[in-house]
Amino acid sequence: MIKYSVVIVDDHTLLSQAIAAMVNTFDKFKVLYTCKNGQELIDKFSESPKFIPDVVLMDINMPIMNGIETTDWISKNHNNVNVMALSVEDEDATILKMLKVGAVGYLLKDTEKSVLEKALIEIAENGFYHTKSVTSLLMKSLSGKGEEEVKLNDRQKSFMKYACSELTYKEIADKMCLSPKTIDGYRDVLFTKLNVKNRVGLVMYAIKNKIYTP
Amino acid sequence: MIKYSVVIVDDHTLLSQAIAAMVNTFDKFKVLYTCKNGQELIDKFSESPKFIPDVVLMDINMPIMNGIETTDWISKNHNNVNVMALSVEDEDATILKMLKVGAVGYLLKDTEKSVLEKALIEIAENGFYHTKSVTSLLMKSLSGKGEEEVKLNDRQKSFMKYACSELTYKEIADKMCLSPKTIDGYRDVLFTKLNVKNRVGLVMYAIKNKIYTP
DNA sequence: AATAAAAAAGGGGTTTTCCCCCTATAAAAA
DNA sequence: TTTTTATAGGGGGAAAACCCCTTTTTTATT
Repeated sequence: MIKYSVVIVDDHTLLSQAIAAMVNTFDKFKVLYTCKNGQELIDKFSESPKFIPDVVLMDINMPIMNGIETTDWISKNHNNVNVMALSVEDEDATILKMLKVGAVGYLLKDTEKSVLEKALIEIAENGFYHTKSVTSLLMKSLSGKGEEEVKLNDRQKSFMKYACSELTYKEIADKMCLSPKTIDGYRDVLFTKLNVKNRVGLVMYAIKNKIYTP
Repeated sequence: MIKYSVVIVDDHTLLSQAIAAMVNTFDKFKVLYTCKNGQELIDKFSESPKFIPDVVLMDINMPIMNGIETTDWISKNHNNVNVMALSVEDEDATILKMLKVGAVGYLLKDTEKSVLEKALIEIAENGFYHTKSVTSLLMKSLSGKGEEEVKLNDRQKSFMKYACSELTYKEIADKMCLSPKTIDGYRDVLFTKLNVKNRVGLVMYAIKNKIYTP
């Protein structure tokens, strides 16, 4: 019997190795190799076609190149490879982002071994696997308002990072080589765009959306 | 050959099962069972002596009962059980807290499989395992200033949580049924105690020290 | 080249935040 | 029992933060 090949991408070596050990116990699957981040995976893919698996198990939070960016790359360059997200994050926005760039499944890290196996089989044979909760989330996002995708430019992100420090706006203006009045503008634009009322709101948004990591 | 028994505590089922699969591949070790949180472990320990292992692999971030509290309990009630922390957290303060309550080892989740095996052997046979970095951290904390252990009472913690919201201090006062002036006092005390300059500083402290989770 | 659209900056005012220093009361320690 | 010490509260003021609305400059768009 030919086994489906799997690649695991997770910045925590021990975890990717442990999950690899687990996947290798599944009859129909075999782990090709593991990666510590998205860049490593892309390098492998580009090195040789024999490094291109049937399924990728992808963590989302990674340094250098995260799961969303990496999945996006895979969808665009190796559309026959199925990516399943495997993450601790259960935030709707993150899950949707991942599905939007082409992930064909989303599992939380606190599921059972048997569920992982079932999901892998479904994906290898049918091309997708979605839990009930993910399906209903998809429904909601399709029917309901398309989620006000907020896009921030580099200057705004940079300002957000400073806003997470103890600097005053005047000091932030200095750091960014702008007038304090311009910073006033940045802030007010972001207040309305992100729907927050004050600087603490900015800080929380920045953290929740990984613009700033404490 | 008699194998050492191991118990794994991690709220992410898939990870604890995966690590269990890995530990079971080690010659000298055998996984007794896995737990989803500290409370589950304590229940097991209390149920029967046959559920008490030689080594516990303990995650730190868990709901209900975290790794630090649980390790503390084990040290006080089953001193012959060796606890090794296995976490993604590399903050000095967290590591020291864990060692202080009796952990005999601290591994990051991005170590190699072989290192985990070596650590387990060391702990089972010598009673402890410390990486160079943890050892040097211990040295620093012993020689250097004893770490200004900041203790916050319940009211202060509750105030900190509100400070992480978009409420004004006046609104926080309302919520806590105190005068705005008292809240002023709370804030100023915490500013000096936590060595921060403004509300953003409070927010960052609260998040870093898990008083508030975004 | 003309026009639209961002981005940068200012004027000016209200509210909050921050930071002094001071009082009353209750609980804990001497 | 006096003396700390912790907790709740107050007055007042300077500095930020917040929130309008307007102007200049730069960058795209037609």
